[in-house]
Amino acid sequence: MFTERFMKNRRGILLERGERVRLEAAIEDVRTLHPRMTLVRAGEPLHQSLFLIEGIMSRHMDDGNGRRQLVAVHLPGDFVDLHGYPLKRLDHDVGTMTAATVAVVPHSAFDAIVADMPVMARKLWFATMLDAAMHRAWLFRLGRLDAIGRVAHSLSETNARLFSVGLSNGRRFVLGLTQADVAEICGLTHIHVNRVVRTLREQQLCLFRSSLVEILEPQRLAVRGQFDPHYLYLSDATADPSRSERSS
Amino acid sequence: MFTERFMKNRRGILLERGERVRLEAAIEDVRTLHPRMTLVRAGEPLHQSLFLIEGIMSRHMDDGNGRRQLVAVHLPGDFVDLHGYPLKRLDHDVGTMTAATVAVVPHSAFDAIVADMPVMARKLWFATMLDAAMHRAWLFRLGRLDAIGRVAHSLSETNARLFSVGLSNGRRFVLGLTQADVAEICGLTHIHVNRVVRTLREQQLCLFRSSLVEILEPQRLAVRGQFDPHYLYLSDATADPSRSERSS
DNA sequence: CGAACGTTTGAGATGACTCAAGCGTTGTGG
DNA sequence: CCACAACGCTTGAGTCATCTCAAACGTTCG
Repeated sequence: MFTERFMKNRRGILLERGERVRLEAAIEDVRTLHPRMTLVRAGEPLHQSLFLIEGIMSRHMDDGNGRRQLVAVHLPGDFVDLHGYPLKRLDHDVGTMTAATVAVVPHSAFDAIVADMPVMARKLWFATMLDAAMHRAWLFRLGRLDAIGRVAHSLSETNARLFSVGLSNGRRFVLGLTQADVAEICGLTHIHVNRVVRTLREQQLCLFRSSLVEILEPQRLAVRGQFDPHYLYLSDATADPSRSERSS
Repeated sequence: MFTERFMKNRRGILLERGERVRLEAAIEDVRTLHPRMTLVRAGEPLHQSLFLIEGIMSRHMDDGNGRRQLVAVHLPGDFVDLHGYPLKRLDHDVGTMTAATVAVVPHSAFDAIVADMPVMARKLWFATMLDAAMHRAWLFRLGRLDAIGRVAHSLSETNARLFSVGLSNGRRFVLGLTQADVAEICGLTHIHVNRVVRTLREQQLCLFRSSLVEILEPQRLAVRGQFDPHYLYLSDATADPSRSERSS
């Protein structure tokens, strides 16, 4: 089941059986994608949305000088550009960061769902509002945290999100991102990210080597990044990764 | 008509007559509010949303040390916390910046609308996605612009938004905000905002004195702030304030 | 008149940036 | 199988933007 991870462990918004069947039926195509591809460009009219099954994708905005700011990172179980359904055209680009597998859902399928399943429609709306809540957490991160705090916040968030879909054991996870990617997430240069990563290592907070992230002290890391997972609207069972240790 | 400015001049999303009547009928109460009040705190369960008729409101997040980052500024015609309807509890605070008048709409009214007016439901969804688009523009602003660029971007955005609801003539508008408010919007200190304002004045781009903002060269200011109004999804008539000069 | 608030200025500290270069892996073609 | 290119990571030195702390100024309002 492709959408198994969709809205998994989100507070009170589990999809009903019939809703999930409907969503699966709406999938038009499943595609595998190469890393670092741009899939949708800002301004293009959109007639479908992508559900991320595997891999990491991003939404980002370019400035004129080839520098990018990521506005969202998407992990397995995310509807990457569901907001493109009401919006019809995007204000930013969408692309892969790692290799990825996506399910393609045509907007016409959403038209049908909205028309005859108002409860499910509200759940889809909820899913897009969750993305907006993450945008806000990122605004806080960029506006009020220093470099170490930003990276700490970002890693804490990623850990919590991966934990909720079963891809982190609460302390350790595979993240196929480079330090330059983290720089584009945190509004920093990759050189400075490197120094931050060293500091986090020296302070025994967190290790980040090539693609493995190991959070040594989730609680202290969260405090350093002023990370409070409320905005992820997780179910109680997954709200605090640091308390459990899953065999992942 | 209280909601006259709602979705005004947004590309293709004008409310139908019947939809507007329904929205007006959903208003439970109209309240006037003092400046600088907190109305909703993060985490509180929510049973109503506020539509802003007059004044300026904000959504913001506190760090532990009494510093705030605004995540949104709301102007007349905005549904301030419509996203609270699907979300049920907010991840941030909502408050007034200036004195304000708001219409209170209970969530039960939205339940009814979503159930029997799917087209209108999608327009409300669209309205919340517009807020998310603004979040993204703000992320770009904080992540990739320097202090002058951030203020330039912010003022350009405010001008465009006020223009679309008839509260700016394209170059001049009343903005009851202090430089400290702008600092909380732009992730800067109020002292540095003051220096930025001086620079903008010296470069003949823009004047900001007490509550009057006068943009001398909208085009140059937009370039300085890398402001591209696409994300506001304005109708063509209002997309470029710098071209017209209304008698406001 | 005095208090409160917002604005303005200065001096010094500092966090993050730029530029430049070297290092370590990995993958590939001669 | 080695050489080399490509890529990501690491380090250093110097610069600059923004911050902090401190204080003064102007207006408004009670």
